[in-house]
Amino acid sequence: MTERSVYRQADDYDRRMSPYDPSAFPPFAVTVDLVVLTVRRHALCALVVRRGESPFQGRWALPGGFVRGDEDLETAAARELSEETGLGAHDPLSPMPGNTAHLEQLGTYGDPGRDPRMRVVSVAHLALSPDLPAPRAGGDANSARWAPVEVLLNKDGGFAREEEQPTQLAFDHARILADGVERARSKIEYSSLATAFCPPEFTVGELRRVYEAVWGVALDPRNFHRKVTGTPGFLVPSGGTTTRQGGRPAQLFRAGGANVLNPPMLRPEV
Amino acid sequence: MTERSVYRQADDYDRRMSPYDPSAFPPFAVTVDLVVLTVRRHALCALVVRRGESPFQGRWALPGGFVRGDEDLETAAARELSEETGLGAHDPLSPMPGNTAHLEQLGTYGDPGRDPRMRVVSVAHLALSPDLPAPRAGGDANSARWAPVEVLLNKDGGFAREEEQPTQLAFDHARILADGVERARSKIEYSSLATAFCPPEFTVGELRRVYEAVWGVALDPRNFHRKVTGTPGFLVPSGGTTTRQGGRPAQLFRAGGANVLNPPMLRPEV
DNA sequence: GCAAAAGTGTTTAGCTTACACCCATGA
DNA sequence: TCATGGGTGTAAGCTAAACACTTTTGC
Repeated sequence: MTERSVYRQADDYDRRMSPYDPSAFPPFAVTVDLVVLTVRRHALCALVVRRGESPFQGRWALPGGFVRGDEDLETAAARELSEETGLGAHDPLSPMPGNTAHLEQLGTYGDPGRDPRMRVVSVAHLALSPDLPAPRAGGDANSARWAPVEVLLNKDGGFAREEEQPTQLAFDHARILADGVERARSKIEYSSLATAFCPPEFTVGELRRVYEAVWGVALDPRNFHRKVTGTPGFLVPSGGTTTRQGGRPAQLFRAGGANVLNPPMLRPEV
Repeated sequence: MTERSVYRQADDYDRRMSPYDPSAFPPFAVTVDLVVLTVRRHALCALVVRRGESPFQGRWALPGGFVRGDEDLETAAARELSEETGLGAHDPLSPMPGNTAHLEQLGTYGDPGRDPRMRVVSVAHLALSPDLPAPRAGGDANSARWAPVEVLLNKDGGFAREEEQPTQLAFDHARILADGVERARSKIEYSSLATAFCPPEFTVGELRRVYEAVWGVALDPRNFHRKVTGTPGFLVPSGGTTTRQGGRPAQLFRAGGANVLNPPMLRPEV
């Protein structure tokens, strides 16, 4: 049987009519890729790892890996996230403090030829995490880092300032990253997801700087304060206050239970 | 080499460090499943096909099929849509009249065991179409039909009125359908997607009945009219009017170029 | 004329914005 | 006392909800 004939069977396969035949479909490799976003020094940053092998050797890429034969997609994504960052995936039904992150499916990328070695379908996931001290990646500290998305998405594939490393991402990861950033930008409008970028306790000012970094705009601190504290379920005061260097101490808050914001936060016009 | 050892290799595979080894990943079948929605007789309906084979023999299922070895995911979805309905996928960059539909990726479902025969990852797509005369499915007119989503999503798996057919969907298709319906419900709030349910020329009243059917609410016709005609880019008058049986003739409109509505349509509180 | 659906005008309430102003702390 | 960021008050302008009212057709 030629390879072509195998594929013909797959083409004509109809799951309503045909019995199961393991040779009747083309095999795919399935991976999960992660868009892990955080806010560092007032900039939206993504986790990238350096590729040590061809193709795209030396380029930055999104972290990811193969889905195991017996695990579901979200488990695979949570496992990769944990392996790359030490973060545990956050269960939205039981909000818990600690080293957790928001994790959701982003989209699936399966163009033939997106990986020159074989047919790979990648189920991309989006993870949002508070600022972490430093990424760890299998002991090789230099092979993983946070990079501002603005740099990574520079379409001309420019070089980072100090280093001579091209920032153009491997495979179709620039498109995946762009989709993830757009998802995050729109989703913090109508959901409480922005709190996933904050530590368990945070101030209104810290939350505002998250919005400003993700949207790339400046927001009026007075109106922002009134808005977020007035949106039911968004924030609950934790009782404490911060000590600051210059400036009145700020109230500390935790994320309220609400997942959807009503009314939504309004992103200023561009 | 045992199967277990093959899977261990996949577990430990790291795309940054390892060369390509075709035996180093578990093979998956990849399919596309379609949530095709339309509005018929004031109800939101989905296209379902009858399964002729085990598992879930006799049950309704979403249309779908295997992705070919050389086609990308969206092409596979458009091909399945065309095969099941005769609809061509609508290219959002070149809005054209005719027998087209909106098509977008919905999400990917890959739990082990979702198909008892093998490991299948399904990339679900959402299609929105105007009301069609009747579904066609490979000549067997009885094997495909429109069914109200309200009936299909009845969790207790009730029976349709006239027939003795259980309406509980096969596989995890109830969850996929529910996700597709929720996507459609939320997306017509802030995009012009509701026009995808309408023929090329339509009245404000027809568009309002789309919103009412998808959301399952009653809307004030006067405020709705002012709102949609006042939203820039949503509708453009085509010049004609309708003849009605009782009632003032209505202006005809086409979909304007805008994809995102500003201000958005507001879904009434539940 | 009457029913029915299309469209317009008007009022009221709520929300956003812009910005004046006050508060609490460290230096 | 001053700089700095936190937080409140308030008036103008916009939007949406409710609903009275007019328009245009078929019967």
